[in-house]
Amino acid sequence: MTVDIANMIVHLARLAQNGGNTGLTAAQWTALRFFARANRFSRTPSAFSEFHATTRGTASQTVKSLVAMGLLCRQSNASDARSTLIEVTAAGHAMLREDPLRDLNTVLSRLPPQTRRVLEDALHHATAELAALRDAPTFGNCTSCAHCKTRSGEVYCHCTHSILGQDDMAGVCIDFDLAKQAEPPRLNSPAVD
Amino acid sequence: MTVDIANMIVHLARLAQNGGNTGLTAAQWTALRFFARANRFSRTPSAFSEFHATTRGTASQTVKSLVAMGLLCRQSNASDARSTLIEVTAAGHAMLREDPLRDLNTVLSRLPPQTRRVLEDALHHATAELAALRDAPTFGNCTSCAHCKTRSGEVYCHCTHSILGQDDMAGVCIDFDLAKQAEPPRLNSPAVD
DNA sequence: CGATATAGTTTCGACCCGATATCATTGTGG
DNA sequence: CCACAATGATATCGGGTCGAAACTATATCG
Repeated sequence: MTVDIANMIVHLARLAQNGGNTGLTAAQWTALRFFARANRFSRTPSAFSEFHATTRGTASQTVKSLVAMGLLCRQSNASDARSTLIEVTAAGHAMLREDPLRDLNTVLSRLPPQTRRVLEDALHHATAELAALRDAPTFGNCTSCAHCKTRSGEVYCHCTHSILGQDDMAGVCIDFDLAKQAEPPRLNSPAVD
Repeated sequence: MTVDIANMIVHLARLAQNGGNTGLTAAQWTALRFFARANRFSRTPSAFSEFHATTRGTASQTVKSLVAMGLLCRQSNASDARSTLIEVTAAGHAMLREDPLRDLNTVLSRLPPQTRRVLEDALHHATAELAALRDAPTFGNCTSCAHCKTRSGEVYCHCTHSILGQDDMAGVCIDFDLAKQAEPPRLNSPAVD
């Protein structure tokens, strides 16, 4: 083997995360990014803990610190009193504009489009395979999810038993499943608009 | 922008590091890997701190813990009493065979060779550019380093003022410089074989 | 209704991390 | 040759991460 690509990925990720150092830790940045990208079914501490490959306890602490800083806020879920909906505040969105990952994206954006496409596909493929090995969810978009079917002009999700709006489709979902329908349906999802 | 590639890289790195969980932390694994790959000029706590984009104090602690576990050992540098040479012990090499990053490399090894080559080049390019932005060293191989010149059958390094053996050339060097000769020469390098 | 599962929090101990201080050794300039 | 700066390394402190375990409240299933 000439070069250890896994090593390069880990090193690059570390360099990218420890950038401008705008006051947040790597875990806090990851949480802030996650809640800004996740759809309404996935904006919970539990979903973040799965995404971050950590425990609910650790995720709870990270969320707590961001709420204390005013970058996130908690909302109660009307249909399930156990669950907590997390939202990114205006201050949180402002903070995201100084994300240290911006530098890496800038560098990557200068690559040829064809190279970037190969890179994206390879990373996506590796992430999916590794997530399967680690028993971690894949996190994809509802538009390509096996749970979601378009019927009579509306998109219906068989997993959360709800009609998806534009916002739901745009965000990343924890219940994403590409092809198979193995996952059991979830009950008590947040109310449909 | 369709997908945030930087996000994918950070996520993939996190998944890869938190794998088998063979008892070491992410920082400890990174240190162990580094000292196994670095050449004799770079097997020091300071070099690792630069590689890991952290402080010497933090790096010192990580090294200390690995020495306490018997995975690393300290050797004094004959030509500079301030410096400490770090070596990976037999137990350390045995531990490396259970590196959680192995899973990611296995997954990546199943990609088509052409894809893997594009991936490697793109990552290498991005790492170099980002390292420049972050004022971090690049860490490359002596065979492609601007400091090293072959003359009369021997490879001489103008940075460390020493003749390089096979082992030195094989390892990764902190003083790596691809094209320009901006770096000042280092004195008091470990004695030549 | 009772047993079990799920969402979330808290606490604990170990480690990471940056900042700072300290110490010994080495290099430099006068 | 000697003060002074630079370098390599370690130690300490406070805040954060992390996994494990215990715990509360709610939801689901039989």
